[in-house]
Amino acid sequence: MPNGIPAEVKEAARIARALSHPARLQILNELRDGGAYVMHLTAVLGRPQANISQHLMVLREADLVTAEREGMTVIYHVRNPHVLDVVDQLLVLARERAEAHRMDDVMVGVEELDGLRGKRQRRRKGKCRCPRCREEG
Amino acid sequence: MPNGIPAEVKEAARIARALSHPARLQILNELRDGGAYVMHLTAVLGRPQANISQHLMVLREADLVTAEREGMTVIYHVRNPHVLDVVDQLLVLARERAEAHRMDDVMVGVEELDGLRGKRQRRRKGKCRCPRCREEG
DNA sequence: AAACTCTATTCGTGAATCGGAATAAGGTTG
DNA sequence: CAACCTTATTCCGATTCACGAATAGAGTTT
Repeated sequence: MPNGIPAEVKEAARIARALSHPARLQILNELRDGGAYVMHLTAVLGRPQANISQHLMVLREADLVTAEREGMTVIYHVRNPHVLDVVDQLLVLARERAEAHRMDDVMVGVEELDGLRGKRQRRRKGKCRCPRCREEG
Repeated sequence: MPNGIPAEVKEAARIARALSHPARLQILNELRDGGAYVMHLTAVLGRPQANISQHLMVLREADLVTAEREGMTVIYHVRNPHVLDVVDQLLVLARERAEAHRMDDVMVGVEELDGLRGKRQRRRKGKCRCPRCREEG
């Protein structure tokens, strides 16, 4: 092997790669307390189910999350809670950069597009029927 | 542009993306006390100068580092020291995963890893003639 | 069994990334 | 000026990524 890159550094880079998409950061955020069901993630993130599943696959292959079946549904957990520390640190960094640059640009107003895109598997935010959200109702 | 993703999450993902390459993690590691000259990075990482410069451009565009000319040379610094905390956390995670999977790969211990920050290790690979290494000769 | 629900995977395409080679650009020295 | 040193950029091919669409499992209900 030509490259003298320590295995740890390679692995750290792979982890960072798995964290390098907003949807995956949001997913990990949702897994904080007690994990989350896939249907919950699709409801909260407002993305198509297939897309959520694809991002979950990335997180699985990076060994950042675990998946267990519970009958018809699947619940995901973070494998090592330390990954949430990294997520937090990234968010801290992001906020500090925003403050430093006084960037008040926003990407809002996209919620309206939810109504326009009546696509197939897309679900609306806030209407989750996953076991956990159900028992809280 | 996807859904109503908070700006800070998008930014956090961009930062993670910038960290998602071993060379860039190594570069940031080398920038720990007092920054580093480009020629030093090329000597330590053992990569072509153009490649180092490309990775530095990625780090610059992510606002993670700053570059100042000093005559003929350029010295880079981390813009916000907190990014080094993220790097450390990523390395911790990587090591914990390695232990969990009982990799028989030869991995450096934490102690040695901390040693990467020392000046003594700077001359491990190739000879560097950057101003700092010169005055320490 | 069929029908249904929830999740995972495959496929195709456009975009982004990586790295080497070559070259350009900024700065110094003779 | 020319020659040189250090760093940045461009071009290009190969690889990987992201997403929608469609389809394929896995499990339940009727």
